[in-house]
Amino acid sequence: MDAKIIDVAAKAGVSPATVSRVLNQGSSVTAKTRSKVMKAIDELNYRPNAAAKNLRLQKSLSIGVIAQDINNAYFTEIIKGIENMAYARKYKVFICDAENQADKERDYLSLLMDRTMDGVIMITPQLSDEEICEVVDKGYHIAVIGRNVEHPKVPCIYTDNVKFSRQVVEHLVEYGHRDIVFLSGYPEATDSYERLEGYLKALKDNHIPFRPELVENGDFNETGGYEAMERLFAKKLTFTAVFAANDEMALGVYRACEERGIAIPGQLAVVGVDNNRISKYLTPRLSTVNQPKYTMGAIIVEKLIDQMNENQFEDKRVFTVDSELLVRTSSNYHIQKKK
Amino acid sequence: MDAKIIDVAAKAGVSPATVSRVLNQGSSVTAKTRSKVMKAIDELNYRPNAAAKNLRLQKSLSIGVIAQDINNAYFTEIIKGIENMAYARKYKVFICDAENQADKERDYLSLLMDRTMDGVIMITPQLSDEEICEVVDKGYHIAVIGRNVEHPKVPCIYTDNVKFSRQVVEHLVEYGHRDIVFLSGYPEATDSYERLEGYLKALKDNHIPFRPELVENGDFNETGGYEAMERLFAKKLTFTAVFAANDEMALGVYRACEERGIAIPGQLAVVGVDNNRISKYLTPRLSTVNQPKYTMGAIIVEKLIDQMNENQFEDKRVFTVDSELLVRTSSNYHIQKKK
DNA sequence: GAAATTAATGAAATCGATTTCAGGCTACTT
DNA sequence: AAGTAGCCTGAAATCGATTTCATTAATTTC
Repeated sequence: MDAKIIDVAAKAGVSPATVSRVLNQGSSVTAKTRSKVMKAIDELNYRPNAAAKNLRLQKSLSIGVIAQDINNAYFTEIIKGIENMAYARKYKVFICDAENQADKERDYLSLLMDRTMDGVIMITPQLSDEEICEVVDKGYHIAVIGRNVEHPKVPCIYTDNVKFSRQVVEHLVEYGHRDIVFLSGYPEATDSYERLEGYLKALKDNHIPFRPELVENGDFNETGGYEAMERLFAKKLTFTAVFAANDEMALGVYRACEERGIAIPGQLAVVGVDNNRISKYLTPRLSTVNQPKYTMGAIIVEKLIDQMNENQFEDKRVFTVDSELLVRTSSNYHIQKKK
Repeated sequence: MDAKIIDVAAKAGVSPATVSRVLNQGSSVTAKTRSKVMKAIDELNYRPNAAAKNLRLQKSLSIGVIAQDINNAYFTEIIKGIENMAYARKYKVFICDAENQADKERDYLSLLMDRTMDGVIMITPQLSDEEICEVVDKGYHIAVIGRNVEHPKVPCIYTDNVKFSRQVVEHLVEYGHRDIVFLSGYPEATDSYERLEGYLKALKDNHIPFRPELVENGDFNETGGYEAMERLFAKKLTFTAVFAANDEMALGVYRACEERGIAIPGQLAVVGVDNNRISKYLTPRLSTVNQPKYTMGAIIVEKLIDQMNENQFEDKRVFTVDSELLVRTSSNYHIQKKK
């Protein structure tokens, strides 16, 4: 159906090699020839077949992004950073929605192996370090956002989970809270246990005894947050604050509180993580931890592209970015004066 | 780096043709041969090169989705429907974020022309019918969500904008409103003018004179909604309700009202469109029009795939789906008793 | 057991680009 | 004017799969 390079060549009265030269590096072609070829290309509406090109060049100039859930604005913000930077560097981006399923994640990762894409960026992957390293060891390019996969060839960018979690808890303590729920995501996720770690450290720093029953697992989604709160309420535990491991789960906390007529922040303070755009539309506005999502995406895609091209690995592999605690209305209420 | 089919063949002591047969239709291969080949494939960790396969097969089993803004949950919900159905049908999905720019849209569309993808789904495209038809006439497969592009080869799915807009306005009128702002998106967008049309018709039906100054243009984003409201307030116009052409702009309306201390729905009723997931987290909950987004995505991708495979065009090309007005708190307030 | 039919396999062509290598032409030097 | 350097161009190989066609092996039938 489409015109092929040989058709263009025939029409312009030259060889396919010449057409290719016109289209590519542009070297060594007479002005006359070039314009003849351009004319033919134009008339036939010719576009080089991507498959043929990829096959010959052994690369596709495309990058896959594996996100956990594209309905979560945390991921889409990062993706925008990736997309725009990739676009500027002439790379195409494949966005894959793993829908929080490890199997789907693995499936999409295999697009790497058939060379559909030259490299992959995994955002807060569920797969283990071992599994990821194994793929990288086979010679494929992977970069990771949201955690550090210890492998000399894996560029990573993330924020210090432990650090900001401590800040969150410090903030709550400062406002008089001592019975603070930690709402985890999937317990195996790095984000979950590192944030838990920060929570525990902050409790210790403040000489607050750890109450294991105040830690509940969610799924990083609204539903999981809601259900976790239901379990906590059912147990009739006492607590005055909830630190949710992400904003999506905080949404569930809001819903659970609303149904039970619990006032935020009056009766319960809530803090999330991600500064998901949804968080500032909530009433009360949700306190959260901001991460430079767009920038993280843009930085890591650059590193990945550099690595793929030079095929030599940079000195700097790991990037940490600062996060910022945004104290908004949902936690801006002293339950007792601090002396 | 990777093993090739010829390596597998050598290892298994057969020809590449046989390896290919084992991997594909599976016909005409002895059990012995098959297992030898499978063993070799396994040991070499062989995966067929996608570029070579695509080139030979003249298809890539992949579909592009061009969305206007992946930060808007309207699009991501639809994409989930597309993705899941495509996955079930063994198709890969390329999500492209046009970021509301026609140029980017065009750019991504050209991935069709180089055969990177077999077909494209455009969600509420900005490009004109002519421009889209031109591409289709060249033999490429395009399906459209959110409007009807009149071309015998373009499957389309959408809701009746005029109809639900009338419903929205009827609802507002019933609650006593007569001075209703219509907050349009880009004025050229089909969604904008069809919704405007419904608004006008409903006014007429109810013998309410049309006040052109109550129509303002936004950009389908929060910012555009906010700025439009600022312009309206600056003009000191009187109105008691706002019908925003989508929920994202309604977010802007909320912000503008909050800054000016205007109570929703007490002083101003607000209704949006899309039933964006964000709408039910707002306070007050935003009245809106629901569309079966996931389903729309799933249906249209099926039609597109069918069309691409059979290369014959179905009798049914245009699908309309029902929408539903969700009256929530933001408009649930009678400003005068209706007799 | 021989002939006829069917099943399994391999050799080679093919998809559509790029690129190496070699040859032809131009232009410059002497 | 002849020789040489350098620039353009084309022929052919290549990327890695699939598939047609031909051939060989296996099976069936009489």
